[in-house]
Amino acid sequence: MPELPEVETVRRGLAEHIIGKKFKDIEVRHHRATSPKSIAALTSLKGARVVEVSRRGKFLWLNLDRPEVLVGHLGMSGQLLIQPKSAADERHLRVRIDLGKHELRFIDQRTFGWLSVEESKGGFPTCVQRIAPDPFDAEFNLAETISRFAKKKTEIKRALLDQSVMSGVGNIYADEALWRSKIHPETRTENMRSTKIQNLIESATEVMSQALKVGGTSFDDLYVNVNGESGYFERFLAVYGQEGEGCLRCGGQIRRITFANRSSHFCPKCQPTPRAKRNH
DNA sequence: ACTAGCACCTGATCGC
DNA sequence: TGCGATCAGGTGCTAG
Repeated sequence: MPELPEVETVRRGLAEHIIGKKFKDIEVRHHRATSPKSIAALTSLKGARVVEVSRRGKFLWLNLDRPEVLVGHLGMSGQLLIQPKSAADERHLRVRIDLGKHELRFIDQRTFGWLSVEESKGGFPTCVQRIAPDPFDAEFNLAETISRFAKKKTEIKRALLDQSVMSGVGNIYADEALWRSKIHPETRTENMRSTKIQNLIESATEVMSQALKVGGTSFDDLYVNVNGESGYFERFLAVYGQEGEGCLRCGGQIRRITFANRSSHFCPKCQPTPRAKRNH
């Protein structure tokens, strides 16, 4: 559920609250919250101190005063909350880390999220090595990113969701970026000029940047920042979840289609169905 | 090497 | 009221 703006909102909140704090105790309350192997690895971080909170795409990690890093992914429904010790346990509380006066809690209804302990090479944890830079990354290179999109042989929406091409974009911001660039989600990447790909990358960057300014998108309390507060970007969504509504640009009726096992929302009038590629 | 499809979960909502 | 189908912000494995 959380995409780059939501994960970055969480990262900033964590950085504010836990840098310099020590893990006094670690309790794993659900077997799926870590891989079976890393339950022991996770509890072995007792005594570690947090040095820095980092992110690439939707992956978050805590650098510690030891070589290993604590990596986290929120999946579809994960939350990381800073709570007073006295706060009642949340229904889907999966991991509790005692920081002294407060606790860092990992809460996750659908259990697609996880925490794990990993080695770090070149500044990135093992599982993040295959994740491409996101548009806000110091290592982000526009030309290389365009080139990776151009090499794909698939629909553009699938490529936008492929975290090894460019990271950070999920289903909401993919639909919003495609709408802003007037591109139909099923357009074949083979049929897109690099200027159009660049335009799409810029739209994705712009929409995620605007969402970040208001703390991300929350439809319900399944996504909140570390203080439990919701983001406000839902008010600004042009197509996501707007099936049947009028397009803000042309008044056309927003449609929802299903492909790649997910919903795609778009305006059929300003994002027309792509013409099949001609064979000569 | 690459892509498509589905599995992994819990819970809310909608139509019958 | 109940029950099945469908939907939900993501990733990872595997068959082809």
